[in-house]
Amino acid sequence: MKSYNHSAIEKKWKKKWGNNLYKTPDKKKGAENFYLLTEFPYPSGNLHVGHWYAFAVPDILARYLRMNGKNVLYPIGFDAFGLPAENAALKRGLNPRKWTDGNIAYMRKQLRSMGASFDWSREVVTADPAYYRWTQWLFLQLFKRGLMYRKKTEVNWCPKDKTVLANEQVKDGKCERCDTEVEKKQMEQWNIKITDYAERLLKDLDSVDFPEEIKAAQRNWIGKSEGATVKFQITEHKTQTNHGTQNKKEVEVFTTRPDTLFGVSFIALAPSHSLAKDVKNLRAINPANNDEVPVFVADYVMDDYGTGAVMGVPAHDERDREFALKNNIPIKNADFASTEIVGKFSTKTIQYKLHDWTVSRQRYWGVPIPLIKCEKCNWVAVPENKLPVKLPEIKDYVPTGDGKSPLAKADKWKRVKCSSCGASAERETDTLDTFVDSSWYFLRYTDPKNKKEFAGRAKMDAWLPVDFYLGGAEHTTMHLLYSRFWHKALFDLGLVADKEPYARRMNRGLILGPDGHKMSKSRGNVVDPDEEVKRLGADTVRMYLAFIGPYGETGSYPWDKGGIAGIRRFLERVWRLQSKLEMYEAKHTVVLQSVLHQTIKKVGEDISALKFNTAISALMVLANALEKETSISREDFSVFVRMLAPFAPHMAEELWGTAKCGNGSVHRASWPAYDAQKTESESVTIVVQVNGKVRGSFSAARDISEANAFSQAEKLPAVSVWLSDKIISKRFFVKNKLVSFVTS
RNA sequence: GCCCGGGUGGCGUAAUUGGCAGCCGCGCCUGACUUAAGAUCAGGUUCCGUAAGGAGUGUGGGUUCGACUCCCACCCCGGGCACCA
Repeated sequence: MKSYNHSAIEKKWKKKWGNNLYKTPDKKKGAENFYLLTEFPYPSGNLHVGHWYAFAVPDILARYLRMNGKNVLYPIGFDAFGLPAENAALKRGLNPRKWTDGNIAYMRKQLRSMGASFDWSREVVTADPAYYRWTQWLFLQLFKRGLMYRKKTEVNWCPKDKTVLANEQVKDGKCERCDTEVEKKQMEQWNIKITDYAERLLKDLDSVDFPEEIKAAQRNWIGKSEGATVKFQITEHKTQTNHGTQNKKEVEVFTTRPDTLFGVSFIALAPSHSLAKDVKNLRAINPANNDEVPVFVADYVMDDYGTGAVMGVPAHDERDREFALKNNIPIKNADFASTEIVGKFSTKTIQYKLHDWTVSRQRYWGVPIPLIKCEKCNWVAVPENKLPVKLPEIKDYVPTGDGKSPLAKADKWKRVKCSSCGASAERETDTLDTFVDSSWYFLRYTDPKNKKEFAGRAKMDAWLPVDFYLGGAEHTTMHLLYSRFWHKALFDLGLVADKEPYARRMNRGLILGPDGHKMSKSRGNVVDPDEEVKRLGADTVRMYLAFIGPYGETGSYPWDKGGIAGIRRFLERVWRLQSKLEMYEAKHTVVLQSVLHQTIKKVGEDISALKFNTAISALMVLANALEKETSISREDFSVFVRMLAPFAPHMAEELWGTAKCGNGSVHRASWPAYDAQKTESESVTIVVQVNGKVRGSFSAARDISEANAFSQAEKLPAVSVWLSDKIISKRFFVKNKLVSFVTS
């Protein structure tokens, strides 16, 4: 037996498998379709350990499901447009497309080294005109539906990236990409009416299988609150004269507690409220009791929530009280208003914290927005037969910071005839937020080559909704929310069959550097997966990452050099099991058979639940048991190799061949079945407790009777000591597990 | 402040969902092999104690024959949201 040579084995099988082993048909006779999706990577340059965690580990599930007769789609692509790639290209003085294409080519090669079962024939690249043609087409469907609007609003402006950002892309007042302090600016931008879908985005969370942390975060982000608006008439006092003009102005406030209306002692306006500049002279009249109260401008009132004005009830609201105390406003302790009064003076309403999605970006490297500005016709759509509006090659694509995309300087490209009246007009020169690109990529995977539609309906129906979606927790209120919205909009347009794109979702954890900190070049704690693959093999790297902790829990796991060495040792021990293979059918102890069947059961259940760590632990237990045998039957070995296959696909394939386990690839073999009876060993250990403390145990035949168990337990020396001179007042029996005595 | 997670050996973790806490792996200790080191193999490894025994799953209480698991109060860590009226 040769020693385990990972590089030779992995090279050999990669070559033999080629690109065809995982080509996924849309239909496979007798096999149910299963769509396993992981968020596609950004072509940043090269693969890091996080990519391995994201793609190589779920591949275990993909392979397991295939061995269980499922027709599994496990696609891959690149989210190729966007700021980081553009910034990196600028830094190097390269064209963003050249830079991105180069990265993609290199990352493809690296991704192949994982031995992941991607169907490469379905690869999707969002910066490819054949893809973004349909991003533009879908954008236009939403535009025509009235879901896009252009409006001058206060927007988040990143001065470093020189572009507008959506609310979701600002974290702690800083740009999510570059960590620069975000400024507020008044700018005219394209927005998508995601707020029209707030209620459905909220309600439909009940119909999907997402972990509570994701549902809670999305609910929180949408921020529904039920309340009422109340209108206060405004009187303006001209202080010099007595006969002040009474302007018919009013101010509307939003409150969740209209029943505290009698406690109102002031009105507070947001600084940008239209009446804010007149405040000095304003009084407001409480409609419920005609009380005249002062009007103030207060920082704590938000201009973009509710009506931008609140009724101050210092007796019931902490911030109102604080403000009242500071400004010497009286605190009214009034009775609560009756339902009748509340109904009479207020209007029920619902408010959301969710903002519309600003999608214009003043950057070059994105999908051109397919709209034309005509003096006469205003904004018109580029005709569908003129799509795609290709991103032109320009020399100077450095962001200008003047609120316009570098495309604004592409005069020739910009000038166009109005598609409605034929007059000279100009193209929109902003590009789309990349979250638009990624809002539908998983639809394209079902029909990536389609030239007539964004995806054929029959193909989408064959795969959607996505059965299982895995990704990073950072996308909970970004991509995951956007794409749920986008899908609902497409559903309303009759373009897709489901209201929700993803049936089940889990967020994975984070791999940290060996020092327990996030990997970063400046800390010098970056683990290069390429080096680890070279040193220990892709099978070891995959399996180590699967073993590091429970997948699908958002914990963070430090990379451990000793830990990965342990997995390598395990694979070497597995390799050596070959030497125990018997040419004839070996005899097996009953114990080994029960361990074998228990393992089949446990590994299958654990993989389904994404508990790869405990599945591997079970495989190790079985390997330890097999090592103790003097010989291993071909049949048992074949069971082991098949269970190893999803985790260590190269080694399993090699062993499958050398041990002549079966014909063809182990990855086309079926998952071993277990015998439920054999998972139960014939003898059990019965634990004996006296007054709640464990005092002994004995081995007994499975299903020992209650009476037998009691009498055997009492006879145990270690137990009888504790029972002597005592009267047993109670006794408990748990079948095959335990006997418990209570003495009085 | 609000909303989610989570707190178990030196470390990553596990526990059939109320029934022997610590599976598996790392690390460490002892032994075998070796001139030696490494690799490999065998055994050990929660803490205190020579032992018998005792203590032990963030803290304090409770329910129970029995609690990592259920209930109440609190502390700490991670994440999300945040003058949201």
